[in-house]
Amino acid sequence: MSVDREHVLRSAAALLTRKSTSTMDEVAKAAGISRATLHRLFAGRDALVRALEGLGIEECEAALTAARLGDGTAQEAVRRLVRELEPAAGLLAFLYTENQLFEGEEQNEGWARIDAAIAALFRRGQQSGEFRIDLTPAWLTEALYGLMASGAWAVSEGRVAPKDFKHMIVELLLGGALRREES
Amino acid sequence: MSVDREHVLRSAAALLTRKSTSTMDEVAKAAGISRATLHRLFAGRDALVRALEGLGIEECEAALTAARLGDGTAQEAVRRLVRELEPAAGLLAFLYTENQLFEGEEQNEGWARIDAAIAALFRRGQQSGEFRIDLTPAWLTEALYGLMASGAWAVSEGRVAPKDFKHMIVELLLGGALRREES
DNA sequence: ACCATATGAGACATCATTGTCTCATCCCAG
DNA sequence: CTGGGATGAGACAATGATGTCTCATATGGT
Repeated sequence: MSVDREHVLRSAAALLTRKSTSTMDEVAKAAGISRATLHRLFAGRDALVRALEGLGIEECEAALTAARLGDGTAQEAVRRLVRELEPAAGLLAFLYTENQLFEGEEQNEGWARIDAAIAALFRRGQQSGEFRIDLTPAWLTEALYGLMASGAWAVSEGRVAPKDFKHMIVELLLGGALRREES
Repeated sequence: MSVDREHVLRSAAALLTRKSTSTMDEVAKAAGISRATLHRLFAGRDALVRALEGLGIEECEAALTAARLGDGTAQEAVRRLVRELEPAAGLLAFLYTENQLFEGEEQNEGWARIDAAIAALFRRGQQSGEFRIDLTPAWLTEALYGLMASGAWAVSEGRVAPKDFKHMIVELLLGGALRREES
């Protein structure tokens, strides 16, 4: 009888990824429940967004764990990270832009931890000599988010094939557009 | 006596870049005029956004012209393009996310022209052998927008120094994070 | 079969924003 | 100095979304 809260969260994420201004009514319809039930599950729109933020943080942290950022070369770790992050890309894109709205407000500490872990990975790559040192870890982290969001939108609008998502992001982030010498 | 429409547009762009959900009242205050006058200049919020879109398109096309995309190597052209685009980065970031809201609607043909010109530049770089061919021109174009938006936000939140904006974007887009062999 | 509970449908007040209007005031041109 | 147009301040209704409520219905467990 009880509605699957997880399912509601997932479909809300999917809808809000496509149209970030969807109303509670649209979110409810998309989940196949009534607005009343949606309000019983989440006290309001803010609560829903915060729940989505929690879900996003959970998925990111799961991805960080699964990617074992400390293992192997930093380059390999980045590839694993993007692979693990891919299923959450749409949600991340939504939350990424949503965060731009919070002008001064403190951001969830979960994001700070995630940012720090990813920045640490890039720093490790710099210290090992794999990554260039003229691009700061903070910027590389930001760029990873930005490329994930761009990739998610490009896929959802058919400009990039879903199967190419990971390749496009990882290759651009690591290798850039320039053709490399065959070394 | 007559209010400087251009100035209003600029300050609206600056405000909406930071907080994309600002109300007409906030936009008016930011421009130093009353809401009544703002409504006299722009029939409504839609008209304001469309005017901003027009401004963004103008600035992009001016940047495309100034960057002379056909001259020299494609790499040099990309560098010039980012440099010319930098002053409009905040506005572009706003419009980029704003466009995600228009689900099915036709997008302004101006963007299609701009997209085509940038994609053509990347294609030229591929044909000349400068750029790798496994990243599609459409994706490289999308990634350029995404990195510009990420860069604009990172600067506005103090995570990246304004003077590094161009370098961070161009270097990541062209060269990627990996350290290159000293060739 | 029965009861408890969850759900759906919808009414309702509230709230913020928008768009329109009026009117007083200001400022520049003549 | 004066008249006319532009502006600012604010009132007002309309709109759309939200949050709360009630009640009928459906569903699931006992």
